[in-house]
Amino acid sequence: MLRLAYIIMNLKELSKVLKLSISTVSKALNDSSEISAATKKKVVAKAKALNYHANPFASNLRSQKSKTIAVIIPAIANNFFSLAINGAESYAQGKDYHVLIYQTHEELQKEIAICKHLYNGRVDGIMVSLTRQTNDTAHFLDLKKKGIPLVFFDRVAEKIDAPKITTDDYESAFIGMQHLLKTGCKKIAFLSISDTLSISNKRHDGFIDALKKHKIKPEKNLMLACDNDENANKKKIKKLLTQKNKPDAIFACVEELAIASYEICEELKIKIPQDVKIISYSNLQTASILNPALTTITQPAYEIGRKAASILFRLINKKEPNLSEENTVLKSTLIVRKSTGEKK
Amino acid sequence: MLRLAYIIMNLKELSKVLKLSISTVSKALNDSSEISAATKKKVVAKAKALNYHANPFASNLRSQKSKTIAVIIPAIANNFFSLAINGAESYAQGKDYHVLIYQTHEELQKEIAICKHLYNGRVDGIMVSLTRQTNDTAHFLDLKKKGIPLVFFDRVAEKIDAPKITTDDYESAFIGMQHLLKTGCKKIAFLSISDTLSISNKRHDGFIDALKKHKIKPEKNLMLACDNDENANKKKIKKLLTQKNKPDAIFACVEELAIASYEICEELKIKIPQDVKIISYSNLQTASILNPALTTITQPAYEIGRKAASILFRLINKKEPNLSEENTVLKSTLIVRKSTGEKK
DNA sequence: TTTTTTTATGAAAACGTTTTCGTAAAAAAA
DNA sequence: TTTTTTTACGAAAACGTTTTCATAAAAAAA
Repeated sequence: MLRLAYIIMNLKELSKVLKLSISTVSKALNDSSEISAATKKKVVAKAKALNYHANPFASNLRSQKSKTIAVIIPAIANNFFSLAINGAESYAQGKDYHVLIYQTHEELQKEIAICKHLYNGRVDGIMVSLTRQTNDTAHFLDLKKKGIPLVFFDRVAEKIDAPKITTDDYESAFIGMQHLLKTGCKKIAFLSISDTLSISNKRHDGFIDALKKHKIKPEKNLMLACDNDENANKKKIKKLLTQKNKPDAIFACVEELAIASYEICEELKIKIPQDVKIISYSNLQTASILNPALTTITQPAYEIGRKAASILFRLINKKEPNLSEENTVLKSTLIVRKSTGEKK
Repeated sequence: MLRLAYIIMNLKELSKVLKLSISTVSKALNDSSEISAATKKKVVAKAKALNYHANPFASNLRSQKSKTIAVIIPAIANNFFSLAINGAESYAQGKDYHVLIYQTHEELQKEIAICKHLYNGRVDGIMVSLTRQTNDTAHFLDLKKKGIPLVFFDRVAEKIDAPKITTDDYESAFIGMQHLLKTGCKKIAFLSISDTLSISNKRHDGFIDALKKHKIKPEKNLMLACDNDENANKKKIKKLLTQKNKPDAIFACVEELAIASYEICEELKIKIPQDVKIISYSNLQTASILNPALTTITQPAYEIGRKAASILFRLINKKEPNLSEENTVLKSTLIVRKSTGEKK
């Protein structure tokens, strides 16, 4: 084995320099009450001077904790999720914890692989937002059995007994629809991300119930189930906008589908909002400067992340078993912009 | 200490069940040539059946490697960086490595803290893109001294002897400027992110040289140094657009400043491109559907991330010391859209 | 004063792996 | 046949911490 040239610095070396035992030095660095103030001061100073940093694997192994939580999300290139991460991070930092980010890229298989990777104590707790493909959640049950604290946010696994942080999907969809219906829309298309996710279903229910309230019958060929294939989605939207039974408005479950719709409208020279109005769930930073500005239902992403982290920490520290039923529902807000403006 | 109810499963238990020694089981699971094919098969099957997963801390501690790389970036809520991460991830996955994402939020202090956190072997290598505040890079020298492979991308530390992956900042800025100048702009404002980062300086040089080529003198009150305070930046832009010496075009070093400019123009009823043209470095997904569509200089973000990872792995595996001089420069592309359209 | 308690330290075990080294048994070479 | 090599496994050390436990010295109580 190659012995490297740079100076190795560990507890053993440090204690040698300090002429103290390893255990004393360790305790001093961990601010144990067993150690005198004078010794602590001396040890901490020397550790800093010699640039000592504890080996995380050794200490995690011995102490059986990692001071780390994982956040599993579909993608970071999405304002909702990156804001949620920032919320979680802000909370975790206060607890002196680190956050590991895992992307599933909306693939169930990746989600399963990540769960396996986290199976053996790599993190002290996990926050999850499901893949749009996730129809089976057995892989999370394994983690639960193992005793790893688990919290779901936004895209939650309804069958798993764990705290869930969501937004008022049904109500916000209903409110968004009422806004559209008030401006006179009769043929509203629904672009969904998944047919298994609860958020998709709840938004769908809000959509349907708003239609019913206005005595409008939902039409099958205005309902679009989208998936991971961006090009296929665009083709579907194109077909939707060119079919006989054209919609006069689009209700998009996620901003990705609103963006695709904008692009198709541009291509087909369909005018928003004159020809078709668009509303979308979205945390897009550029919503207000789009052509035209996009009417959004915006979720409190940062707060969701922060809240999820705070509940996760209660699980980690207290092992409150009955916390499982703790379901938090935060409110989304409708921001009306030009994409649903008056028909002229 | 609380002994938990769920079944503990480690090498010891597994070897007991298999009636083999711990070392044999370990070797079998690691596909060692010392173990017979029959035994390997038996061991692997049992491990799967009993849901055994090696404790990562124990194995990292013993083997002195983590099979993990870190990516330090200013923010994930930025298409350039999230694409770069995806590029790095795609390469790392092929090598059976994991990627840890660390955000500095553009704060030097956070960058320093993250370096300390990574100081003791937590990862096998690090990819970095600097904070806009980073004017001193001593914290990276510590990591280098420690022997941890280091690669910079996009926002590089020029003083540190390590591989750097960048884009043709000078040339692309020059080309972008030529485009603006060709459309007749005379008073072009430069919105910079930092006065220390090399990318900012190079883009600035390209900007200046293009002006000079067209015999235009750079004007001080058209140069805007922006920082982390979004509101302050907006105020500066507002002032710029209302001062006597108004610009007829804006050259933004990062998309965040282009977005701010759009918002201010909207507020002040300044028309793009009629009153002021805008061009920006950007990987914005919505660039083409903005009002008006934004002319961008777009960097090959995914490729940058992938390339950086590939060079990092060469450092990790081969310990090629002379790789330090390896500087890769990829090309950005100018995408002309309406925000720099003809003056009417 | 003596006894008890407290304080501050060190020795050694433990965390769960990987890896080195030793060694029977089997196979190959002599 | 005997000797050498190879194969397949096990015992034990090692990775760098934290934590338990034992124990001298100091302080407090008797």
